[in-house]
Amino acid sequence: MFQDRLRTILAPAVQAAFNDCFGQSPDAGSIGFQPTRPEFEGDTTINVFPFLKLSGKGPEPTAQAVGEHLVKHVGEVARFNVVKGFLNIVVADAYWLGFLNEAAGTDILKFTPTGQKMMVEYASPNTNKPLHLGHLRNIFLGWSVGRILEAAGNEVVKVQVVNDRGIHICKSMVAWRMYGNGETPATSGLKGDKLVGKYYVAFDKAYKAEVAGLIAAGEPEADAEKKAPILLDAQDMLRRWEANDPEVRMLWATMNGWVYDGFNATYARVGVGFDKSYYESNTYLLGKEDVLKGVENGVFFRKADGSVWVDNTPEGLDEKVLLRADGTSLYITQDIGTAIQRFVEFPGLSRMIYTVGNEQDYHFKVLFLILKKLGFSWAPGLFHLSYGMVDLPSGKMKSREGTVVDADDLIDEMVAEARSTGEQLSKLDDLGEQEKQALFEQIGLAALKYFLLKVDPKKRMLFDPKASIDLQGHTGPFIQYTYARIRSLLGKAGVQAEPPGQVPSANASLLPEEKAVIKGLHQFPAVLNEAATKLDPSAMANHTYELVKAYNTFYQTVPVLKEEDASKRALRLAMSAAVAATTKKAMWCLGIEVPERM
RNA sequence: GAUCCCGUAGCUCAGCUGGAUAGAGCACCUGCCUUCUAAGCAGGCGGUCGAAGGUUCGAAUCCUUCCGGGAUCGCCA
Repeated sequence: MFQDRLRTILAPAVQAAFNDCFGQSPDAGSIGFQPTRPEFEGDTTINVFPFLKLSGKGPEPTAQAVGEHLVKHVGEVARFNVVKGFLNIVVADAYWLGFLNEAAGTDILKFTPTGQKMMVEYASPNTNKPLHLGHLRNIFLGWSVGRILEAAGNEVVKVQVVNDRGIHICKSMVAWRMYGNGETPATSGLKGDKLVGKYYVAFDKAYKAEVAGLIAAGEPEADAEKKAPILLDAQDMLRRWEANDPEVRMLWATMNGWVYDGFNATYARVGVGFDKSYYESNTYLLGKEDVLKGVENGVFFRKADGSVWVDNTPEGLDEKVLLRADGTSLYITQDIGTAIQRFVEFPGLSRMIYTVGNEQDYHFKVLFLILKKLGFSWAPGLFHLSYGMVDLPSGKMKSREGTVVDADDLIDEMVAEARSTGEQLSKLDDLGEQEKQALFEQIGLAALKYFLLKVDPKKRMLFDPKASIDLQGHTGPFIQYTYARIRSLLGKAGVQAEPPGQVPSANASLLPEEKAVIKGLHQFPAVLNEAATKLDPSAMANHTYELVKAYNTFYQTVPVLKEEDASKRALRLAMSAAVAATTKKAMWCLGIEVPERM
């Protein structure tokens, strides 16, 4: 709706200018508008260098001629100046005021429905260990992408896939039976996922001890690693699980139940949820039929031993096995089956987005290629939202080496940090403890989420636990603070409703600080559009920061409530309200809440 | 060995569909609370945009090579 509204006015006008002045015009799309650099006067700038062949003149006369034509024919263009090949255009204040008037009455980040339905898978935890910082990046990213797509007018189905079966959970089960003494979350006071994680670690410790013992007894290392009794127990447990052994299934269901309670507590705390959860125990046998069908159709081939393969060498990839010689399936087989199942279950999905770390780039390339070869019409709508690892100063997080940053602990620390800062400032002394705690949760989570979301998803990022996450500067709390300050201002002015109504337009003239804020608002729809197109919350995060920064400068230098001129006061209140509403929506898109005071 | 990602200020990151003198935050230094919330504002310090070539009127941005970091290439998940 508001996207590039200035462009839709100016681009044809520039074309007309070229036509009238030089007899030919550039393509509308080739005209680049860029923000005018602050050292020159202007709002938007056109570089005429690319069009000198059309004009047959030098850069300055070309820009001059176009500028004069624009001023004469386009009401929105107030004046211009030319510096080298750059045509700096000053847009009339009336245009900005007109935009503000429209924006004041609507949500500029609500797009018209596209009619498209999309699925975003944004969590895929294993049930043998608690969530850590890497999971948080994954979850926040995918959740935010879902929100952004919703804001952009799409229907979004949010799902997780739980890796609830396999050797990893059997390891925890074996260890719990050996060392657990019947311990439960209730008896131990431990969160369920933490409890099960504890026994996974216990398994690893016992396993290593047994291996060491075998090696000491003269066993070669490679054999020792395969023969350790506790590992054999786990493998036996897995076989019994597959054979539906009631006792094993019972233990498995119990321990997974503890883990889900733990996960759900964390999900609830960070404010995310799922429309549907898939469990690997229900889907791990899928895909086999589809692969066999592919063999019949000649998409796949069999080797002499009976195993089934796909040949991706023509596409620059490798051959990949899809079914073992004994007919059992592999991870990718299952992924083929679940993808197909999802499109059956949710007909009309135009896209399916997998939020998974970049270590699986190759896997998804292969998976998507296979589904394309199988001829599914929806295959082009598959997308791997790949993100970089979160590194510690010491390098990669490794669960076995105990260098993971636990999600719950980290959230606790952030909330404690927010509390410590908040209590020091003592602006909130009149709040009850419960209200305070809720507020510090909001702030701590905002700091954490913003920290993880402001970085380009595909880049690796560094987290230094010792340095902790800032609450000042380019942070979530900074944005929250700006919002709270505006809400307070509006409250004092008696403008509580979020659209404050009409702005006195027409002849008002804008201060630079006012115009900067309105321009920030003006470009926001394009920002959402960009974020939705690129599936990139960082674009949204960074522009929100730019907007509130511009607002803070305005706030600090221009009076609002103390302004005596009623129309100026109304204008500034309207601006403030629009910034608050847009900020709130933008933060919603990031999955971050915004407080009424702080 | 092959493929992919990344390299911008002391640190963490923007900018990358080619455009003017490369921007923020943190840290460090200076100012600003008897005026709408100082988790703020204004200013200072800080850069061979990994290196070298190339394309171009113009390159942090595109191409090539090299260096450095990471990931993947399993009848694991």
